[in-house]
Amino acid sequence: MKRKRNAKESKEAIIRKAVELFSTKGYDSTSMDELATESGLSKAMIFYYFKSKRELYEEVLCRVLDEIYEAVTKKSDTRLDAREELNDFISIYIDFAYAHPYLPSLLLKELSDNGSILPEILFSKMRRLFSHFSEILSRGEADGFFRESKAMVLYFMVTGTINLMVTTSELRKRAYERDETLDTCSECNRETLARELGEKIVSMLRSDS
Amino acid sequence: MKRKRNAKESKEAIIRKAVELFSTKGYDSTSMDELATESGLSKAMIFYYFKSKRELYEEVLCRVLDEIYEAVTKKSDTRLDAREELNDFISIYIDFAYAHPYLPSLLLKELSDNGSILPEILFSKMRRLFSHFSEILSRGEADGFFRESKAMVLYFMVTGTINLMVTTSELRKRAYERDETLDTCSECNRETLARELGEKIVSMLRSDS
Amino acid sequence: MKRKRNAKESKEAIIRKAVELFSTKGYDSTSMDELATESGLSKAMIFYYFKSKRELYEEVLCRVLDEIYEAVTKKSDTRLDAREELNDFISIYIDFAYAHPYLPSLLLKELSDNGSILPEILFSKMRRLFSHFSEILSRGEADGFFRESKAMVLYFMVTGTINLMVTTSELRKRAYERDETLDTCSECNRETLARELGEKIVSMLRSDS
Amino acid sequence: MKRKRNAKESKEAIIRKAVELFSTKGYDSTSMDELATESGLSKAMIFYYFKSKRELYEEVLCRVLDEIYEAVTKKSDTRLDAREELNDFISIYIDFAYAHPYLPSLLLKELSDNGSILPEILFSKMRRLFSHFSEILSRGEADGFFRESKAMVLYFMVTGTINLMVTTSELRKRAYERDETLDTCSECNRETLARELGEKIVSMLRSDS
DNA sequence: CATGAATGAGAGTTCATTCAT
DNA sequence: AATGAATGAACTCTCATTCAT
Repeated sequence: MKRKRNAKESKEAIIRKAVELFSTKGYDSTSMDELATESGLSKAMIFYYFKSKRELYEEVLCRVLDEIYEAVTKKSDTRLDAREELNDFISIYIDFAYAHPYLPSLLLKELSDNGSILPEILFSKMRRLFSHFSEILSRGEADGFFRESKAMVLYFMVTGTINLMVTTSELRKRAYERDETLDTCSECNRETLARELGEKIVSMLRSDS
Repeated sequence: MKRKRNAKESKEAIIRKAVELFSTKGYDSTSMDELATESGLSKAMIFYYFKSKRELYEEVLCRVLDEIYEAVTKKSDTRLDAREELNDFISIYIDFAYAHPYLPSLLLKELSDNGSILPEILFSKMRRLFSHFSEILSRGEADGFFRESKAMVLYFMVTGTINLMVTTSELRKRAYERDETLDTCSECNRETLARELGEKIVSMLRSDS
Repeated sequence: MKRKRNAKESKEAIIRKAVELFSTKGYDSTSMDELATESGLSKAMIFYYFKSKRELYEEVLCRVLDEIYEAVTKKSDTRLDAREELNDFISIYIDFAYAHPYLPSLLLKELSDNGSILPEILFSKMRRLFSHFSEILSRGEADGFFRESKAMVLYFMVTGTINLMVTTSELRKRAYERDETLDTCSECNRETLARELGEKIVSMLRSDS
Repeated sequence: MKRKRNAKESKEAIIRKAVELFSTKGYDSTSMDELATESGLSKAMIFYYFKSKRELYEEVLCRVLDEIYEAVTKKSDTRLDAREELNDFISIYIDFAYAHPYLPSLLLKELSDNGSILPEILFSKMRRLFSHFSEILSRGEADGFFRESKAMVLYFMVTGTINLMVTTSELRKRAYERDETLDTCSECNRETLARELGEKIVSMLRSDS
C-alpha cells in the first residue's frame, strides 16, 4: 500500500529483512511471500531487485562475510605481537556475533551443507577470512610465541565455538532453568566469553609449555 | 506388489533411509516422495508408521543422540584419571563422527535453528550428553588435573570443532586445491584430528600452567 | 471434492480436456488451473500423471497424430489405383478433421512455431504421415497416372487447406453474414469439401494434361 | 538517460520490434519487458503509445495485412488475363512471405485460434484480401479461362500452402537430413515454389480440361 | 516524452498429508 | 500391513499494467 519510490531504500529494506529471516529460519523455510510482507514491499519487487531467491541469499551471505572481514581486519595492527592480535581477533569476532546474533547461524548452516553448492564468490570470501586468521598464527609461530598447530582446527575452535555460543543462547538458558546444577554458561556475556576463549586459546598455544 | 514384511523391518528401512537423506540433504530438501521411493515403501506407509515428517525427523535425531551417548559412555571408566577420560571422549566422538559423516551436520543444523522448536525429548538427550562431558571436567578439577573452566565453552570447542571438521571436509579439500599455500588440514584423518584436538584441549586445561 | 479412485478414468479425463483446451486456446493460454477445474480433478493430480505441462502437451499431440495416421492407413488399399487412394486420403483426412474439429488447429499451431522445440517423437510421427502420402504420389507417378510434382507442396495443399477450412468455419460464417456477395464456403460440409478438393487435386496431377 | 526522439520514431521502433518478436515467439511468449529492452525504450513508453499488449498486437497484424494487400494489388493490372493475374498474386504473396518470414506464422496462428476474438478491423482487412483474390477467379471464370471453383478453398490452397512452406522451412530441412529419401522440398526457393504452385493451380483451373 | 519503481494476479510446480481399498 | 489416488496449500517466479516523477 505504501509506495516508497526510492530504489536504494527498498533494496535495503529487502536485504535487511532477508538477513533476519534467512538467519532465523534458514533458507528453505523463508518464503518470498513472507519476506515481501515483512519488508513492506510486494513479492514482485523482490524479483525486480534480485533475479532469484538464491541470488538474494548469496548477496546476504556476501554482506555478512564482508562485514566480518572488515570488522576483524580494521583494528588489526601488525605492530602488536601475535598473542594480542589473536586475542583481538577473538574479541572482535565475538563482538560482531553478539551484535548480529542472527548471522552466525547463517554461516554454520552454510558450512554444514558441505558447501557443495557454495558459489565461488562466497567460497573465496570465506577463504579470505581464514587466511587472515592463519597469518596471525604463522606470525606467532615465527616469533616463537606459539607452538605449531593446525590453523584450520584452531580456526574452527574459535569461530565454531563463538557461533554456537551465540546461536544456542536461548537453548542454554532453557537448559539451565530445567536443571540448575548444569552450568550452561547461561549468564555468560561477551566479555566472559572473550576472556574465557581468548585466554584458553592463547594458553593452549604457548610455546614454552 | 505388496511386499509383506513385518512392521519392524519396514519401520527400520524407513528410518535408515531417513537418517541418510535428512543428514545429506537437510530437513526441507528431503521429500517424503523421495524417502518413500528410496526406502522401497509407499508414502502412505511412512505416514502409517510416523504421524508426520517432523515426528520422523525427531525419531531420527533421537537415534543419533542415543548412539553418540552410548558410544561415549560405553568405554567410560571412572577409574581412569580425567585427562585420559577427556581424551577418550574426544577420540570416541571423532570416531563416531567419521563413521557417520552425515550426522554432525544434522546436529549443527538443529542447534543453529536456535533450538526454539526443539522438542523436549531431543532437548533432554542433548543435555544428557553435555552432562556426561561436564562431569569429566568436574572430576578433573576436583582431582587437581584441570584448572577451572566453563564446561559449556569447552564442550562446544570439542564437539563444534569436530562437527565442523567433518562437515567441511569436501570444502577444505577444494580450498586447498585452489590455493596450496593455505593449510586447510585437507589431509587430516581421524587420528591426526584426535591427537591435535586431544592434546591441545588437555594442555589448555593443565592446572599447573 | 468428488474423488474418483480410478487411475485410467482420471488420466483419460485429463487428456480429454487437455485436447480440447490446448486446441481451442493454444498451449500458453491454457492454464493448468483451468485444466484441473474443467477435468474435475485437482491440479496436483495432473502433475501426478504427467511430469509437466509440456509432457502432457506432447502426449496430446502424439495421440492426435496417431489417430490421424491410423484413420488414414486403415482403409488404405494398394490394389486401388493411386488416384483413388489419393482421393481416399483426402476424404479420410477431412472426415477426421470434421470429427475432431479441435485437432487441426493444434497441428497448425505446432507447425507454425517452426517446430524448433518439437520433440523427436512428434517429429517422427509427422514424418510418418507425410511419408505415407508421399508414397501414394510416387506410385501414381510410376503407374503413369500422375505427372511429376513436389510431394511436400502437395501435402501442404491438401492438409493445410483442410486444417484451415475446419478451423475457420466460424470465421467464414461470420464473414458471409457480413457480406453475402462473398462466397466463403460457409455452407460447405465435408462432402462438398471432399469433392472439391479431391477432384481438383487429382485433376491437377493428371499426367495426360 | 532520456533520449528524446520524436513520437513517431519511438512508436515505429516499438512496432518494428513487436512484429519481429510476436512472429518469432508468438503472442504469449513475447513479454513486454523483452519488447521494451529490445526496442530501446522503457516499458512504460510502450503503454504510453499503446493501451495494451493486445492493442499493440492488433496494430502489428493490421500492418502485416495492409502490407500484403498493397503488395498484391499494386501490380494488379486488370488488362492482364486472369491466369496471369492469378500467377502474379501467387508469386507476389510468395515474395512477401519470403521477405517477411516471420509473418506467415502470425497469420496462421491468428486464423487457427478460431478467430473468435479477432477484432473487427483485422477481420475486415482479411476479408479485403480474400475479396481481391476472389475477384480474380470470378473474372477468370467470366472470361472462360477458369472452370467453376470454390474461391475460399482455392484461397486457402494458395495462401495456406505458402504460409506453411515458409514457416516449416527449418523443419523440412531437419526432416530431410534425417532421411534423405524423403523429399521435403528442403532446397526449394521462392522461384521453385512460385513455379510449382502457380503452374499447378492454374492448370487445375483450366476450363478446357 | 520518458522512465524506474511498484504491484496484483496468476503461472507452473512441489509437497506433506489423507483416504478408499 | 500396504498402497495408489487424491488434494489444498504453499512455493518460486513472471507478467501486463500503473503511477510518481
